[in-house]
Amino acid sequence: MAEGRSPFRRPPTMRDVSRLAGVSPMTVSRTLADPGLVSQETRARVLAAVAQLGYVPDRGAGGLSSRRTGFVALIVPTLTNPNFADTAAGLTQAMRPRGYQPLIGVTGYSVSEEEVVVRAMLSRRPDAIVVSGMQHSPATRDLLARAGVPVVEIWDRPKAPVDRAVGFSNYEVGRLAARTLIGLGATRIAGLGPERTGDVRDFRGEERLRGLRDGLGQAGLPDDRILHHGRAAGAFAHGAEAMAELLRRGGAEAVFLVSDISAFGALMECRRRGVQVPEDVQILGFGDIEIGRQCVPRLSTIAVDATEIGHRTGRLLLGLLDGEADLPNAIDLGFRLVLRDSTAPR
Amino acid sequence: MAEGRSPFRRPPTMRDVSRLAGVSPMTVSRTLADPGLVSQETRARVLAAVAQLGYVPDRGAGGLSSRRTGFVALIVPTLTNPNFADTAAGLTQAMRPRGYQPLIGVTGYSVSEEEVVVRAMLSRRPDAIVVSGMQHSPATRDLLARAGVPVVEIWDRPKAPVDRAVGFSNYEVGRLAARTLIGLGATRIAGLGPERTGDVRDFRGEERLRGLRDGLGQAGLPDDRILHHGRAAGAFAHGAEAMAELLRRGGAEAVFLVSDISAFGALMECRRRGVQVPEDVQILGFGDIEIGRQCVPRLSTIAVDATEIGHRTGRLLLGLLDGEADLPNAIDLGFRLVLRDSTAPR
DNA sequence: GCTTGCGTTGGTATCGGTACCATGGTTCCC
DNA sequence: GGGAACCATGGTACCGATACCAACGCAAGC
Repeated sequence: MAEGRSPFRRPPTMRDVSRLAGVSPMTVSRTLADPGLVSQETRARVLAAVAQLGYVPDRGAGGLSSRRTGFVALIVPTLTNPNFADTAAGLTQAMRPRGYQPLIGVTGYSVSEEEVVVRAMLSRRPDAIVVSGMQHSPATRDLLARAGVPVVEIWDRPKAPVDRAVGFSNYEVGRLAARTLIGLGATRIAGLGPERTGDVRDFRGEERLRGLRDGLGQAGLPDDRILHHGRAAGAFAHGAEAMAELLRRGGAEAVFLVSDISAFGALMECRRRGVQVPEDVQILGFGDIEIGRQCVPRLSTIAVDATEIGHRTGRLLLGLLDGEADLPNAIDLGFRLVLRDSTAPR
Repeated sequence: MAEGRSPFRRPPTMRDVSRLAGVSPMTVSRTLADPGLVSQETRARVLAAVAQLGYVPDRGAGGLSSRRTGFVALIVPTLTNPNFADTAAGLTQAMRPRGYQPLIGVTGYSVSEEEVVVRAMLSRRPDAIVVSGMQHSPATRDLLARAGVPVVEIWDRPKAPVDRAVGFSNYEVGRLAARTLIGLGATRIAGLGPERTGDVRDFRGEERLRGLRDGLGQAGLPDDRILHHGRAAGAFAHGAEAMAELLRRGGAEAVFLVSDISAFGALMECRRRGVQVPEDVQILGFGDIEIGRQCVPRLSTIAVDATEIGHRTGRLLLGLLDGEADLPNAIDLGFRLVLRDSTAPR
């Protein structure tokens, strides 16, 4: 009764700890931040008081004072795509041991939503910002540039980065796809990506298809089978729908899909219709997600190491935040062709 | 030059806005928090100043003062499993429009890591905590109970919840799996889950297998084909490895796997070995992830609505945070059997 | 005309930490 | 033996917002 609304007592503060340990709050702060600064004996007393009270420091208050929040904003189109989930995991793995907490924002591939999310992130004063892609609204670009903290654009290779970049060229991925499928003997080559519905666009996927188109053009092949069809990227159903549409239009000897997720959907659609892969149609995906390695036939793909993008971004940021000099402005992690069972020379 | 380390100027504060608009900081605060409290004319001037300066409020400072941070901690085993990614999306969708920011922590199915993550979350003073499962270390349970904010345990149905719960009974999922496979005419029934390596355990998966075992026992069937084999849950390879092991041991007529991810891996392993599904072996999964709907044959599964778990949790929390009374302590969302093509009566 | 009350605005204290500077006590060394 | 150098600790002023209360002007009410 006396305690009132029972579970809602307030957590102990540093002041409480300091009183119990018989020292000043500053000494508690030092004990926790840099134990080497206090004497062995004092440290023991403080830590005992911390344990007894179950004290957990308030990093919000600490951040206000020190101007370092320990947040790293990570803005991705979706977490449902394992590529981005892996990048998030890689970044977390690299930065959490050093006390940084990722703050994840999801845009759903929408440019306007990205702006909203960036604003929400900025209100938390992150120590660094990681954002997918290089295509932003002017307002978003401005927000990022003025944020006053390191900004890393990932999963792309911007010509004019806001600040830093870690990724690869999506356009060159598309060109490699063209060369690869041509090299495998195909001449009727298709490219499948999602529809653009207003503000919702997969810019990087479009860039890969642009590379494919140019690659085909340079080889003197027609690019009339490049389709933007079906719902937004990141859903298996997209690939199935797009492949169905392609077959309706006469099919192709080889198909490049903007993501392995779609490629898997396409593969299954072929199976449902009795279209043999790779005999009747070859399928090449992008991203190298685990499903592609497990499914039958295994998916040929242009692989990027999503986890490594997270790692490298994390290490770059740690260097930047430690004030190291001579850190690269852009890291190109490249990509590599992995031919498995959904393609075969003919 | 004069500007110094150029991009690192400090963002404008409410004080800057107030000076530009010719009002007090309090009026700026009110304009942003509850515009109805200021006159039309003042509001216009303040908003103009906000826009001109590109002011973004510091919610860390605001939280310190108001004791409401706007954070909701969400602690999950992994984001790579689409089930949890969907729950995260559902929770975000429900709470972000009201200004709450999810703070995602990933435990990797480790009990000790969960404690570390909970502590990290608590240091951000979230307004609410959402945590997967009901099995925690005593220290974690204590931290949660003393946090002084609403706690929701999800994806389970705890007998003694820390506070609230939104989920379903994993044990009953297992029993339904047993009844289902028996009803389809199988007598040699297997259950496959991951190994427990020390501190890393999938408690909910184990619970589903326990339900299966009891279900088999009650029907007088042997439970000697319940295997814990292969790497941790959440990887497709797990299902493939476990299925390979099962086949090595003589196989089964029907198999229940603790997750659709594993079930898909198992399905592909069968394909590689020329084992026909469902003719030679029936496969039943759990979770109803999209791959299972797209693959061939389509996966039979016991479905739960992961997104809805996030939604309902979000709505419950909004009610709790608004101080509504008469909110349920536990919400059981249940599950349902979805028979597709990987099972068939024999 | 003076009180009452509302709508609008401002002042001050405070949230829980950390930066920065000051202090007292030792040790070291020429 | 006296001062520099250092170690361990404390005091004070913030960080950037909001809660709370006071005060102002003006209209309504008696």
